[in-house]
Amino acid sequence: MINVNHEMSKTYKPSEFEKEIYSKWLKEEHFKAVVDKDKIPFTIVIPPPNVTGKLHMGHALNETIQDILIRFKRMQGYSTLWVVGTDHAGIATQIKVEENLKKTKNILKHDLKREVFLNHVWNWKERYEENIKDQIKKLGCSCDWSRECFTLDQKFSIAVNEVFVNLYNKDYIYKDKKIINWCTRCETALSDTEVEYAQYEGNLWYIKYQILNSEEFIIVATTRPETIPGDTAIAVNPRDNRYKKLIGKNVKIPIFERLVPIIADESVKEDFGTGCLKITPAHSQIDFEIGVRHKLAQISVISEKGILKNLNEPYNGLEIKIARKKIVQDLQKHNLLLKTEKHTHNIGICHRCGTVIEPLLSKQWFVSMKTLAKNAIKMIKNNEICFMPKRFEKIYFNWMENVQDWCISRQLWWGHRIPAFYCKKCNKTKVSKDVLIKCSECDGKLIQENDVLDTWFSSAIWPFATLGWPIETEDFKYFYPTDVLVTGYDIIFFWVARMIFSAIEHTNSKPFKKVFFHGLVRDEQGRKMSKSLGNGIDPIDIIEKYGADSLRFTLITGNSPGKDTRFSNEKIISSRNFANKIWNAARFINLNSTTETFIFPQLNDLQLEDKWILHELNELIKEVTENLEKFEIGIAAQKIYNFIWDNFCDWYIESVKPRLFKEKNIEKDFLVVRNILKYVLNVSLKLLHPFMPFITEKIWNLIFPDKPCIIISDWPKFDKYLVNEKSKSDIEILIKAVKNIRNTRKKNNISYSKKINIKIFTNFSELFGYEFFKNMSNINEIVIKNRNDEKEKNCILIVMNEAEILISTQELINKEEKIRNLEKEKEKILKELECIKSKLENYNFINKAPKKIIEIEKTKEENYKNTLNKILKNIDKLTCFDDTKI
RNA sequence: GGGCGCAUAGCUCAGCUGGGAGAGCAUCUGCCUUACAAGCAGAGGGUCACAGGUUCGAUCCCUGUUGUGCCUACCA
Repeated sequence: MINVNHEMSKTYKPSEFEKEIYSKWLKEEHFKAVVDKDKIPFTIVIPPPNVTGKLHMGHALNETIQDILIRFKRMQGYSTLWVVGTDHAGIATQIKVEENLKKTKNILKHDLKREVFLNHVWNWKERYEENIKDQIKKLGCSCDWSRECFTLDQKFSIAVNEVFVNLYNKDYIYKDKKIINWCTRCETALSDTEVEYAQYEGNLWYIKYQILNSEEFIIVATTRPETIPGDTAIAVNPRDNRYKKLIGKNVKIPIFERLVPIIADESVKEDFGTGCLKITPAHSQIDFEIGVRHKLAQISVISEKGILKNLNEPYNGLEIKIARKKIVQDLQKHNLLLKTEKHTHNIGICHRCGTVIEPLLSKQWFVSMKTLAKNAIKMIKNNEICFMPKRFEKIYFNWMENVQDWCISRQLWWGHRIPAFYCKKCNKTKVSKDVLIKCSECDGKLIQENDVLDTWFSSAIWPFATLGWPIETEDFKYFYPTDVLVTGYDIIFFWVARMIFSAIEHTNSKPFKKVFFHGLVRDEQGRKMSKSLGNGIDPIDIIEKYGADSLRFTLITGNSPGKDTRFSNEKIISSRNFANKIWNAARFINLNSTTETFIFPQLNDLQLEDKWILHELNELIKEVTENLEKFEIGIAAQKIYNFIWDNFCDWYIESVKPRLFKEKNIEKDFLVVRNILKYVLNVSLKLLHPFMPFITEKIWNLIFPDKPCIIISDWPKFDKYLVNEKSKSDIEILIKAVKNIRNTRKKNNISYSKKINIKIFTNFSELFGYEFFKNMSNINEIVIKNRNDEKEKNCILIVMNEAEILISTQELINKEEKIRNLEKEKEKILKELECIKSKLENYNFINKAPKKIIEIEKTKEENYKNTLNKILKNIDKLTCFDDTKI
């Protein structure tokens, strides 16, 4: 006899075992990668989370996908390495610490020495890094903690310096005074990718510039009157007939009265504003370029703190917005403002703090991008790296083809200090991996550059620096290039693109073979989860309430590559219910109470349903493996879900119950069922393990207390001897019949628990003799007759292709109801028949469609016709039949 | 301005080389039936946005339209 396992709680309680399971894995070192020449390596590097705070749902999705792939490959026998670590996240972290110091201790960064402030940041880092690691563990990630990295580690810094010096020596890195994006709040330069754009409702001011020695004015439209003191020219289009005659003349800058020339430049648009552009080379990218072409002076009038400088009273020292107001007022006063128009345009803002970006003239370090980009484009064009989904390649090309030089210096303290040294004496610059103290040329004292590198400069070398590069370590030789990068599409430019050209340049190889882009996790209403909206959901809260497995399953089901997904309460409950279903299936199979050894049953001993479930499971193995190989994670999960819930629990287990509970138990058959139940459960657990690692491991440990963990078990393999298409089609007929009977019971109000007697008129007498059918329909007695035998009247009749089922019952059934049901059925079939007929009568279809398809259609027609005939006959009988005579 | 997506059941979405429209949730109807009420059984519900085209055949491929979302550049 079988007994429920009473040691397992009735409901699934993940909080009771998840932690313990993770500790077990750690203790047994299953995550630790081994350089094993007999195995194929499989490597993933985690996109390192920022040490700014805690992980959000996006991280949970990202890490779940990676863990699924790693666990799958580990079970397949690869030597897997998942590198884990965190990113120092320059600006982001520095801002956080600054804010925190101000809030908690009322200390300003300005008042601190560099070393003291950095101490505070390191403390912060230690605290939050620990927090992040804990979150990753709670999610169940099987990453190799022994190889953990941080982008500011000593080892990592060596790699960063190596890269910088490499690029400098190859003339890719240079220092130059150019227009850069400046954040007046963070007081640092930013790269183009770090600037976001926001719509701004401002004004367009039409300002009069008087032409020298004339009473005439030239009208210039501008959104930034506060930059007037920095003007060094007025530009018009050389083809613009309105202004042709003025080219070469001088104008007086309003208020400030300095003289500047009117110049001609192709880039000026005739149809915007007045067609006259004021040129401020020190505060606009385009003006700068025009200025270079025309050798104009560059006058800086806005400081790095966002206030006007190099001016006389009353303008000097005014904040930009106030200066703008003041200058507009003064223009009005002098009658130099013609008109003001409302004008909506985009302005750049700092993507970390939201402050308006000032284009400033500044001396910064740059990476020359042209050649690097060319090589990076070539690598994707040659399909050496494969993007999934492929469409992201276009976005990548578009960016790479138009990329500007990369500004890499930041006026921050938290980051890799640029390894450049300036000689106080001879003013020369030395770049070196090692710290230099004395100038090699003049013996003068060298001082290191104060600026640090863009945080993405170090992230760009993550895939190889984490493996030990520039040293040719065993890890680097074995695990590099990595296999797949899993990341959100939002950092394709920040990170993915930069890793690709960095890897080509420094390792002469690709950083990864594939890139899997996933989408964003949004809230229930499809909004981005954000702090300001307060709609963020903490993954840890979900894990504590529903378990990590439920969270993981929720995140990946119904999720396809590159697409955003919504997180909802309803989904998480659905996943939790699934976990509970498996838990209870395992509890029913009563795993730990038996000492019997597992023996795969002889084929001869198997019942139809046994053959069927083994066939279906076998197919599942094949499909899930294929899906996972193709990174179709969501589809794979859905298939496992359907198999376990529908095929295994609802049909197989239910059908097999009488065989387990039989009074006079046939010992052999009992064992067959037990073993099949156990086998199917075990394989299902293995297939599910990458998705729901904790519950599968827990149940596995209960089944095989002495066996090694499921995490290192072998991935199931397709077995051609278990293929049994016949059992599949047979069971499908029986399922159809069972459903028909249940449906009929329902319609006629015959309780499911009531055992009924039926007669079946069929040519498949053997099929309907299977216990499976009887068990699932709750039938007392079946009489099987020939299809054409005479049928009693006043019975409920179910008509199928393969059989007519007659339910003899005392329950009354309304004759009209019966006829109505049959008529309904008839309509359905007629519709189908019409559809098939039009196909089969189509000359082109018969001639051009594959034979197989035609055959299918023909059989279908045949079947429908048969069924239709039976239905018609029965309707006939019913209409003639007069039940008052009974 | 340029580019990339999306439009399938009431809701959220799957549907991977073109050949019988699917899931979860919600709704309605029965059930505490010897794992699971976090459950079981049954039912209803869709012109696959619209218009063309290719094809014997289109939710799927092509063109256009409409709606919608995102990325990117930026006009002073």
